[in-house]
Amino acid sequence: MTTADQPRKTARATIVDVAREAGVSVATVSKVINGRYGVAEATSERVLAVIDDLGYESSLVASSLRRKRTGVIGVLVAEFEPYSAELLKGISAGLAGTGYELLAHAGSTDVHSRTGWERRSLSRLARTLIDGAIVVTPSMVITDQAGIPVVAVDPHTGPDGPATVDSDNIHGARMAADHLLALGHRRVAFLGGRPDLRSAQLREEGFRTAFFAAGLTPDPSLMKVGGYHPDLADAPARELLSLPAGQRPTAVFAANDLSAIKVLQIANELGLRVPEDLSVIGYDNVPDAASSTPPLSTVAQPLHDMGVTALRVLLAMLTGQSIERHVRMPTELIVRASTAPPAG
Amino acid sequence: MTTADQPRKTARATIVDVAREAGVSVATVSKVINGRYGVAEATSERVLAVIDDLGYESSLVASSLRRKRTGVIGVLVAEFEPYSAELLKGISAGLAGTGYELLAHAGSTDVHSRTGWERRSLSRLARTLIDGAIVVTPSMVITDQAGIPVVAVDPHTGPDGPATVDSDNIHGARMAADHLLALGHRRVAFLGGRPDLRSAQLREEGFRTAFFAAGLTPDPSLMKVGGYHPDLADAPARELLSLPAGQRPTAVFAANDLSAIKVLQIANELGLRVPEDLSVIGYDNVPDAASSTPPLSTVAQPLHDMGVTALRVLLAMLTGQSIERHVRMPTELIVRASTAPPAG
DNA sequence: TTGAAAGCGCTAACAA
DNA sequence: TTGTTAGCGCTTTCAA
Repeated sequence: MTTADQPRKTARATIVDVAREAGVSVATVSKVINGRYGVAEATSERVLAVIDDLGYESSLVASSLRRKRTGVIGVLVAEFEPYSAELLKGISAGLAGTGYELLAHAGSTDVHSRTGWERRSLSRLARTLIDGAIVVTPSMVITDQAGIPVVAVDPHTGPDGPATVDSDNIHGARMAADHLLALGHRRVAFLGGRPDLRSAQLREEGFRTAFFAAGLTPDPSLMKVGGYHPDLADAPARELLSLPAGQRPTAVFAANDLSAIKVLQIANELGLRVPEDLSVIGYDNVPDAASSTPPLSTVAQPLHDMGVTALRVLLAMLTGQSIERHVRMPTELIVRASTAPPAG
Repeated sequence: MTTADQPRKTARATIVDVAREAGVSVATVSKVINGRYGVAEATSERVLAVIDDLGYESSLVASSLRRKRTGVIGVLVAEFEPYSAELLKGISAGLAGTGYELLAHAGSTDVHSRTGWERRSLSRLARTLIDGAIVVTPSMVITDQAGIPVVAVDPHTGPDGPATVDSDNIHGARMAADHLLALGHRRVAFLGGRPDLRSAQLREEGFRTAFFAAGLTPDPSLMKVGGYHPDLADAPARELLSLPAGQRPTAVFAANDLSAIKVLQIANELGLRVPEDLSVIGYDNVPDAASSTPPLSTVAQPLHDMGVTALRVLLAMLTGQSIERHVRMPTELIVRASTAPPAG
């Protein structure tokens, strides 16, 4: 119990430690680790014993830096919210048995400067840490500059640029709006997403299309920007719901579930009953949508499958197989308890 | 449109490219990037211009390898399933504004060899890529060998070893069992978790305690291992529900929501109605629990808060502040539609 | 069968 | 103010 021992707590063993302990060169240790031929049985066993003894594992960073191939797939997200978490589950599931490891990177910690994070993340990780990347909801056009295969999910770009996986935003939004219209709503508010994202633009377009098709025109004063984020949606939602009874919308279509749930909260605060006084419909069908009060009607994107698909496309690119580079997945209207015909 | 251009697509710019282009040394570029003093204004501007022009970003790997500090927090999980995804959201939320980046690593892609992945991940990432780690549901005792601060969530260890964040498993399980008992169930099955995990052991203990407190003894033939995983829970659940009517349990307590949801599916397959013919209660309260059919009664762990807390503890360790190293969070019984009094 | 040496992209003394 | 040099932990020729 003396304190004279080496303070070895800081000492993560390196390949040098193993080499010294086994009485061989680091090159030999490296060969043993990577199963290269040309190492004597006896030497190999001795090295392996030392490795086991020291609990040595090679540094992912050091070997990735040296090798061309790293064996890891990167998933780049701005932050981990329900949407990206669902995708991640799909990607993770699809990765089983491929031999690749998964590293998910949250780039933008600031709520602002939510733009350009993907280019930065990509540059910082590409080649030296990841062999390929799935970028979730990029906020700008991704160019191929990183030099690794990239699949963008719900991308900003059109059919050019990187490989993409998305869902049919226009049709999905149209279904949501049609649902509200069919229930008899006419004073319908639209709480939009991030104007810089393609998906947000398309959802707004789908919303408008539904109105035009019904011979109606959306009320411009009821079109707000919610930025896909609860914090950003708070003010515009509050504004909308605080309108005097005759002007207040009878229904709100929020461009994603997170802001729809925020609308639910604010309605509750203001004493508005959902769906009696106000119908609310969201978009995405993240798990949280089912557990809100009341359960949220929404448009489902097959998030899990989109993750699986994105991975499949990426792996194909990595192995040089040809594959459809742009996959569009279907959306589905999910009617739960937050939508009903308007009162009166 | 000639193909004679440089095939520069593979060419992620490095610091050498920047240096060459700007006509300075690599060291100078490094100084500019890191805002070190001792660079002439004019030089700095020129370098910055080149950096901008080339779209250069320093490699996280290379700089991490060289520096002692990496500026990234690692979250180590076996795979991304709902449980770890929820924690991740909390951690991600807590990270905002701290200046740290987040890298989540999925270590074990195999369904088997689910043990020891955390030691491996930790060794491979510690020091060279991450400054500190949050390990989710480690399957073995974590030692400090990695040389970086570690917080374990739902750990295998007791109060010794690394810092920990967990919830009150015994009490939570007891609440679930008491709920079933109070409804009048007597033939109650327990679909356990992974026997090697502490949380699974404690939940079983809580289950037994509830029975003993009621003067009852759980039927040993109704105690099965579900491994916390849908795939592993399938067979034992099927076995349980296929018992002849008089022996079949009237209620199942599954040690986590994922296996409880599997029970729901199998009950449905076998034509058993929930909750009329069979009550089912889970554990965790992952978002999926609310959207199952029927919505699942369960025991809630404050997953999001546990993530926030784990991060808070880790950050305190990183900055050398003293802090409670073992945080136990409360659990809560959530009664939804999957539990009811037994028929007859 | 083994090891010396170079180098992946970067940072940090230290010199010039 | 700038550049030279060493080296982080590892892999990979290439000689011995």
